[in-house]
Amino acid sequence: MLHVDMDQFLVAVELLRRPELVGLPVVVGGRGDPTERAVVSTASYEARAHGVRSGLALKLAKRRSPDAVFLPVDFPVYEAASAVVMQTLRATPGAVVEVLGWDEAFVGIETDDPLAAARSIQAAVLEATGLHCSVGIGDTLVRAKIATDFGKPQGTFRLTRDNWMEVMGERPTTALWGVGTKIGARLEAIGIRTVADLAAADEEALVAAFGPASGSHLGRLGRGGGRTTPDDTPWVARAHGRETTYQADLITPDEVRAALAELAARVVDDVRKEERAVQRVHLKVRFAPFFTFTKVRKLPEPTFDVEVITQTAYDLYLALDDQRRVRLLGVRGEMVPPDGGY
DNA sequence: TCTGGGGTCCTAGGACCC
DNA sequence: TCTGGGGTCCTAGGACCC
Repeated sequence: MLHVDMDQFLVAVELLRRPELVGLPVVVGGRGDPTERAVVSTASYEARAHGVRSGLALKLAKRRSPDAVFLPVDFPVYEAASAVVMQTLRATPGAVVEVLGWDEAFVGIETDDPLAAARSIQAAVLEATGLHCSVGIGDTLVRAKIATDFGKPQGTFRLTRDNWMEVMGERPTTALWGVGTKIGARLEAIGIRTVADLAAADEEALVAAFGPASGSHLGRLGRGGGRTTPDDTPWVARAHGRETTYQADLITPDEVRAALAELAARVVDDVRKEERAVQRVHLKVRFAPFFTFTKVRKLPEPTFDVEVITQTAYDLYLALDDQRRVRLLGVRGEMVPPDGGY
């Protein structure tokens, strides 16, 4: 099992057409203007040395790396590069490819020499795209995925049952794929701090704390277990959403209603392209200062009328406005197909 | 200190049914 | 008036990932 992950993907693609920027701190994010409200999508290794990371506000990135070159996000170009990468992976004889995102995929392959297979894939991707990648080798998807980070950049690393505990045992649980700060804190509250702690944790205690699916998943994760083969079933979206970050907070009811109508129109437009019948729309409305999607509403079905969606979301906004100090930052409409999720 | 835009999957609790 | 056990489905919300 291999996990292939492109190195500083968005930046690397930009450097192909702007070779004069190689070696400089480069930040890709938003419209490329660090005075605007937007975040870093990808930072070059030189910018990362200044503490610039994905998700950091562009304003703060500028402060940390004043000399960095800021570039706008150019989706079509990255999509095209991604397609060539995935095509190259699929062209590997005997490979089963499970795409995880623009810039990464699992590659299942039968071989006695996984390291050679990894090197061969790196060479093929470089040849086809001019881009470098790192490859994790593992006996499970989770181990391969986590191994990749130790191989960056342009390298390989292998994590198996034999060295998992040695490499991961003393690390915090948040080093695991799928454990973020919230779950990490809840684990710590029940005395589980490290990966080794989690691996040794009582299954029943985990299930009691996190529920049947998550509880047993967490225990397995601590041991590096789980699936051992990728699934190349073509991906079918289960939801669609549209979200926008406004450069200034929307305060007045008129501003909010207009923004909601615009987003609703975009979601409806997207849903109409679905071949499957769609019967539910969830609305999530994001507010500051909570910075979270705070409400979900199921619409009367099957309703894909812009005005109905807009009015429902607007009612939501008015209800939350009662709490005072609510600033609208973004709105997201979500559609869920009848057979999807939950 | 400020906060993308696209997603996925899971859970608690209540309603309802037999 | 008090109270069963098992199951399914729905709603609202949470967490995480790239």
